[in-house]
Amino acid sequence: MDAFNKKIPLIAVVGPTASGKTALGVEIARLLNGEVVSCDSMQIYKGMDIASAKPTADEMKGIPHHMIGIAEMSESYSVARYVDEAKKVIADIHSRNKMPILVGGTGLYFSSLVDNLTFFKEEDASELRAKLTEEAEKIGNEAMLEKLREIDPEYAETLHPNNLKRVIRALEVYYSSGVTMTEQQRRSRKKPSEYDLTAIGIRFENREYLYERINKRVDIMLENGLLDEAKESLSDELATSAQAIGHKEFIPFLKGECTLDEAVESLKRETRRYAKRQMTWFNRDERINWITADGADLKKILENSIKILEINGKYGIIAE
RNA sequence: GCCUCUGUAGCUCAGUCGGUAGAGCAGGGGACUGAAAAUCCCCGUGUCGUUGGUUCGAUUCCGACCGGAGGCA
Repeated sequence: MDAFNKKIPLIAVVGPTASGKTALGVEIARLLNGEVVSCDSMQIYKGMDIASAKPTADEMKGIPHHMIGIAEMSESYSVARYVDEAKKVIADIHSRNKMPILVGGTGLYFSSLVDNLTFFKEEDASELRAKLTEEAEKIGNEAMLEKLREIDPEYAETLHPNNLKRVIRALEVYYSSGVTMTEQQRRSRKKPSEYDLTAIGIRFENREYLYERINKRVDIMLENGLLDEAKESLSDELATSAQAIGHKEFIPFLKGECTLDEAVESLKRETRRYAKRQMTWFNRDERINWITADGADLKKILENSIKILEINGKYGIIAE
């Protein structure tokens, strides 16, 4: 950011998994002298190459990519860290007179970065979290929510007792900082966005198109050695990365509890469900300019993207 | 060919002693502030195989037919 508090132009490409964000992001980067900043909670990890569909050197077409493969799978990663690191990367790209292009499907990371949410300094809460988890097992979900209700009734009201992760998180925040979740959320929204955003979303009116792409991509991942990658990662200590779709689905197969086909089917199903959740997240974001990709090829989608960028009028398109 | 069982939601199956039906899975919708590819919430109308009969009323009882499974020849 420069001294006059001007906003940094930022283009974002979002949408569900397997919708073609990577290819579109690279093409836009080529047109605008840009660099890609990944917004994906799993591409963050080293050793999660196939499962997270990291772009290959070929697919990058010489465009620099950031925020990919920067953490160990044994590390725990978080939104706060992502926002912190991605901001620096974007500022750096901008300072070199290049266009930052945010590409990815992790809704929480996207919104937190673009809306400039601020997270207070927090020490490692894992001990407290373990304690609260243990307590929940003893007294039950409803009782945990009741504890939260006494501290922060407003936030407790928004949670279902079964959503224990959130209940525990809210208690964690209060016990470690003395600030309620409601208050923390209010404070976090104080700062305006640092970016002048143009967001492009890829969507499918007929979901079958997307589901076909997902199924096909999983098959290709398998051909590329997904199972070996899964075996390797599963033998390690995992933290956040253990949640990734693409490795854990092979556990029943590796234990001999199901066939490979069944494991692959469940992987495809989980990916479809994930895509649905992503769509729900992005759908409510009114800043996103949607492009329908149902039968369209990359060229057509790129043309539509250019139109959106031109309407916004702030970008000098570089002719090929 | 004969006998028995069976045909109900996309799939696997309950059920209705005759008053048009419900679970699991799949699927759909939604939420989301330091685990987010995570976590959580909500959503069940379908010619009850077809066609006749009995009945005020049939998915339910009876017959025939058409699928499927098994048994005897």
